[in-house]
Amino acid sequence: MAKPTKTPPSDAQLEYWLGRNLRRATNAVVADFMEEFAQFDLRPAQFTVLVAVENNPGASGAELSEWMDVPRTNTVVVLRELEDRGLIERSATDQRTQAIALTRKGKELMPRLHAAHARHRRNFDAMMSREEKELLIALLSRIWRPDRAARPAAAQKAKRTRS
Amino acid sequence: MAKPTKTPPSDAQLEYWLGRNLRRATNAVVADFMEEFAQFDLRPAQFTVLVAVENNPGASGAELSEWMDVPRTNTVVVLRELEDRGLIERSATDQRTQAIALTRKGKELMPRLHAAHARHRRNFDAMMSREEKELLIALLSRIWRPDRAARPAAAQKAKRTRS
DNA sequence: TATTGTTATACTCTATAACTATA
DNA sequence: TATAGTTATAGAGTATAACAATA
Repeated sequence: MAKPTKTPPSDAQLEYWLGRNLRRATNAVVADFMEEFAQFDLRPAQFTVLVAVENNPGASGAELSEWMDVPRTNTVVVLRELEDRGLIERSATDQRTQAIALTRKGKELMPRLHAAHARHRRNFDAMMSREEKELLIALLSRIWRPDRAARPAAAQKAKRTRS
Repeated sequence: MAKPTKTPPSDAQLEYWLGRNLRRATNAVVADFMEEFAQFDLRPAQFTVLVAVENNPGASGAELSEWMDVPRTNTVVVLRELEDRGLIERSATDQRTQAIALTRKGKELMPRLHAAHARHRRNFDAMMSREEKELLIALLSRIWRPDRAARPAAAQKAKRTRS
């Protein structure tokens, strides 16, 4: 059983820590997003909500939250920000539920946002092939959504319920 | 040039957003770390500093920060936390530089921490093969350290200087 | 002049408890 | 009773400016 000669990664080699690489890659992607969206002064979370509203016009805040798979409580803040900026509007469905939709201003802005998002994506296309990027996302999915794991994941604990 | 029939991912499909997958995978890994290290009441950043001190006994705060590739200012806080808990100690090199080392208590704790870290790592071994994990980390490296990109990265902007 | 250590501040996202009002 | 919306708070890391003291 001749082991490969290269030494296995040890705890002393931070460059092989999964969490560290994930954190830094996340920050790099967020930073790039910020650059591309600087002219619009939009954070990733805000853009996500705009896309959710665009794809679910008339939906309630709770429905949007479910669509994004995000706690309601965090959606509230972003919705108010976007409403204050005149990008979305809420109309009463009944006395407690709101129907949320893009305003005219919001609708007019979306194409430019999608273009910025496309640029943002392209900035990472140069770093890896399309196949590599697909595999990357598939592997990331396995991590945070263990149902996606290829093998039976022993690590699947009782934390699958998010609602 | 017959294109593949599957439709390309659109902005409306959040599950293909790189940043979103990165963020969620990061949080999943951090959550798992927290579980394994709950008995020690240690955050990832604290464990990282302990490993840095273990591998650079007598180093200064600035040297540790450079070794970890982290701003000095964030190291300060963690160092004080670890010192308050009696895991590290500082002795004066000169009137402004400190020599940092593990205390006896810290040294005795490290094996248990490495064991917890090993368990933490193993929790993700079940989700992907060793080769897949190596590729994952390689791809993540390309993202946050564009020097690592396989192709000439047009996205390499002037943000490589961290110090 | 440059470096060490420090404080304070601000920023990203995520998550939970607790509350009001309404279906 | 369950749901919609809300507020407040806490937590993970990252990053910058500004300052005092010292090499």
